[in-house]
Amino acid sequence: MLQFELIRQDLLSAARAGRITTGHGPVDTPAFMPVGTAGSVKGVTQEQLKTDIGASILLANTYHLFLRPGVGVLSAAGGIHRFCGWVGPFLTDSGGYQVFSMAASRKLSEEGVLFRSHIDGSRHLFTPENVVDTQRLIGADIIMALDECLPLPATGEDTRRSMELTHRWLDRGIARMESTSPIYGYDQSFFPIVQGGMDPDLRSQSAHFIAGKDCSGYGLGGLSVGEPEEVMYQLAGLVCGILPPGKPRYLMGVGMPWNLLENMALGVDLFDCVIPTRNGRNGMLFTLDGVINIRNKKWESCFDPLDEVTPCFASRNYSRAYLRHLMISGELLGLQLATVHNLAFYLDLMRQARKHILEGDFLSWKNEMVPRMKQRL
RNA sequence: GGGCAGGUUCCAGAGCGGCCAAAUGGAGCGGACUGUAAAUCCGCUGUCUUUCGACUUCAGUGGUUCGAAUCCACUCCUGCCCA
Repeated sequence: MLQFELIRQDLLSAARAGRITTGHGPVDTPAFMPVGTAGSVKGVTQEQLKTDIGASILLANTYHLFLRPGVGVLSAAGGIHRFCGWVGPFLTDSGGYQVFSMAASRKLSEEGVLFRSHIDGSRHLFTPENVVDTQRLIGADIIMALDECLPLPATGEDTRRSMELTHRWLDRGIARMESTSPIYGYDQSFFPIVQGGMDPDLRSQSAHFIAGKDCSGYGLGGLSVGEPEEVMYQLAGLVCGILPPGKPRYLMGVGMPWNLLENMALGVDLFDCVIPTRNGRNGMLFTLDGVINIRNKKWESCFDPLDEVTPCFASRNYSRAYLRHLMISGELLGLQLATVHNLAFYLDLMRQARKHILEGDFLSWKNEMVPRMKQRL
């Protein structure tokens, strides 16, 4: 079972510094997982992730890998790590997010989710059980439970129904985990997911239910789906107060750099998000002094580096004017540099946060950084 | 010198009597994006006005017509062909 060592609990906030130990190496927390949905973080190599960016763990997606290349290829390769050449750990999402994002082409039932493939239209049933099997075959170090990520305007009745379904699915997933074994010789751990929508009572109820399961870590799902930031913080804080302190908490799909710091202060240890990669490809760059839309005319003749403090070759050696030119010209290098820079910025922010937690001045640092990073440059 | 084809809003290019401030691309400018169906998507892009709307445009000038980017005449340009 995956180990979590709580190294330091901040005294002025709920922030923690810790270390997760996996079969593919350690993950110092707080940590951010770059999203490599189809076994690739778009635009960067595994070597860049390791060296320039400094990632320790990646996220991949069961739905996408199941469709392509399929578990046959993945198991023949000896698992996702050998297949793609990433030497660190992988967490795989179960497909629960696709329940949310592909609402038009999927059907929910007690049994599971019936998807229409976005690639060829073929039908596939995902169940709490076969999603565990698939993630085992993919070779994930951390397997996520199948859940229903509910879209936002939701009635209390729908939210309760959805939460209870997710809970029943969880018990089925845990049973499947217990009746199966790791496939490739290293440990595979299982994270359940707290749901409960935007209702504090249901959230609390779900958190208690999830906390009652003896798992090696816990996911917070169904947040950052369009609710105000304050609501997300309130619910994340509520849930972290209920989950056991000795296990890592993973806030799924979050978020902007300031979202990460605020949620860390509430006790979250693990994050993932497409923002640094997707938004980067679309021209949004992050710095400590605020957000840049690199396509804007104001950067046309700005020959300063993208960012002089992020410890990354892309950030320090390419100018804003050059990156703007690349992005506007549709050059592939622009997508790559934007991705490397943003991920390096995110990962460095995690290291800075950890350092401040260890040194005991996290809260004041966080309070200074949040408004600073939120500015629009 | 002769013949033919053309000159449309930043560019390319539709339009060929009223529904035209003028299709569609492109370029330009801005925005969105939170467990990736996303190197994607959405706006704006003649001037003035918050809106309604008003005004000035389709090489130039002069006509025909209730009405012209669209028809006629001439002029000026451009491309191709023949001398």
